[in-house]
Amino acid sequence: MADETAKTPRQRAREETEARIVEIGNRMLDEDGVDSLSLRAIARELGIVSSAVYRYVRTRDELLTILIADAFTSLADAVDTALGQEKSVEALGLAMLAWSRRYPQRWALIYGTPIAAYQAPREVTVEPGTRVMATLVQLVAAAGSGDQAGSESGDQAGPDSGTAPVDDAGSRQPAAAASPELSPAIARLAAELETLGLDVGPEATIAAITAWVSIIGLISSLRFGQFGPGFDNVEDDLMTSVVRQLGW
Amino acid sequence: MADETAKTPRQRAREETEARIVEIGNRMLDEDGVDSLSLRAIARELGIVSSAVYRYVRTRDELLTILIADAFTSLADAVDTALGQEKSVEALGLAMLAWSRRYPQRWALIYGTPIAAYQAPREVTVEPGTRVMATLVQLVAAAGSGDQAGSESGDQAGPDSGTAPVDDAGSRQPAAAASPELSPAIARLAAELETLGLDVGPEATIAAITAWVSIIGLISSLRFGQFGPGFDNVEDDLMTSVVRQLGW
DNA sequence: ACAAAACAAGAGCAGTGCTCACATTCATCT
DNA sequence: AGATGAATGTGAGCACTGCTCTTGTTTTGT
Repeated sequence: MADETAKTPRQRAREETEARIVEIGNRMLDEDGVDSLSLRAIARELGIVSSAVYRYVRTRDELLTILIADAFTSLADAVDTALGQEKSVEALGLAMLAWSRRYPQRWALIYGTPIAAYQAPREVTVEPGTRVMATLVQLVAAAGSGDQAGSESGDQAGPDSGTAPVDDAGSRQPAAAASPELSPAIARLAAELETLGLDVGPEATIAAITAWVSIIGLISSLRFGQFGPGFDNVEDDLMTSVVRQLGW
Repeated sequence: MADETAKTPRQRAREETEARIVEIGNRMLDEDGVDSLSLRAIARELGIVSSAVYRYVRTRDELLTILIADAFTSLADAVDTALGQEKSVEALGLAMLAWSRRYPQRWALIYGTPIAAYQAPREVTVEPGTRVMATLVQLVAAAGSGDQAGSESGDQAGPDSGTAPVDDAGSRQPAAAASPELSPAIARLAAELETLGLDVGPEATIAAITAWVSIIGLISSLRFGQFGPGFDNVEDDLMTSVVRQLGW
């Protein structure tokens, strides 16, 4: 047991095969959707008998989990990159929309109907699946700390707080939303967000949720053809209009 | 050929069987989701051999089309009923949310990921699938005609305009959304809406779309577990908060 | 060199949608 | 009343899926 960076050929082969499985899986997903993701077809493409693929992947669901986490990470990275240029809700929405256009099937995988009889293991899926939502909350909270939300503007200390705090305060004039009696449920949500390292008040929480569901709803409507045909060239305009309608 | 309201026993049997197929199909859909909708299982439950069911349903996709139209109609009816009490965007959102809670799998069927390799025939699906969206547009246009949108307040003559025009104008203060240069795409959308019998301006169009995608996005997020567990008792509060945040 | 672990092969089970050749039952027309 | 043809039901079969189990082969570590 001297120097043990030396991988045995078998280990190298295994890693290669595992990588190819994910790669082929992603390709099949992109081509025909999650339903056509077939372990048998993957085995066939690997030049291997169907049962042999179970040496590398416990079950189809396990592969699904990998692809889901992969997609979440890809989306979050794309958003992070876009926000490197311009930090705004609009930029975030447009980045998500662009990603959904490039990977429509992956969008469906992570934000569409959950796979029947499949439960994503939260410990694998939650972290990547929360990144962009957390980014949105930060954006909203930062903008709101200037003129509406009551929380102090202290910098949050998330695990990997790569996104710096936003600084274009002002220009935000929300409708009279959280005025009367702020439901205790919303307050609970805000508290829950603090647990995640985000420090925002109830007003910013509801504003962030509204922005989030609008963006998600618009993209899903477009991707899933809810508006019918003929919207291909209007997608970005729609996103921009909706985000501005929300006051951002 | 004298009096021919007399249905032959065979015709009656056929109609009964067809009805049972739809009924069983809906039940299977409600229980385990669309993936578990199996013609073989239906045949089994009918006490019939698997191939015989194709005498009543051309293909599985045809049954799917029926169930989709059925779901759209059910939802639209539920919304119409609710709006009979109180005509507001909030009431519409809450009605949709309640329906989605009662029929989560049907919600996924009509607003979730489209079925792979299935194309809903628009001529069957568009009319029921557009009803509640049209209702929303009417609500928004009616409210907006008082103080924001520029279109005249004339009553629209829809095919079956059951929903009377809303009359609680005022109280609407949208953010500075459509201010600068209204994208020509939005204008095109507004024009398209006129084709459908709705007479609204571009400002109301974008307001309606925003409300629509927010409602859809919120419900889908809740139904698809996007927010994680623990939101069961907060759903209505969330809907109310979001709708108010939008200024309605 | 040898035992143990890893990998691969092939047969098999239960399930799916759908087709086709064949048998039966019912409705209709002469 | 009886023949004709359409509607309905049967059973076998094809191609596909995920997954398991037994058997054989190859590589690894001692």
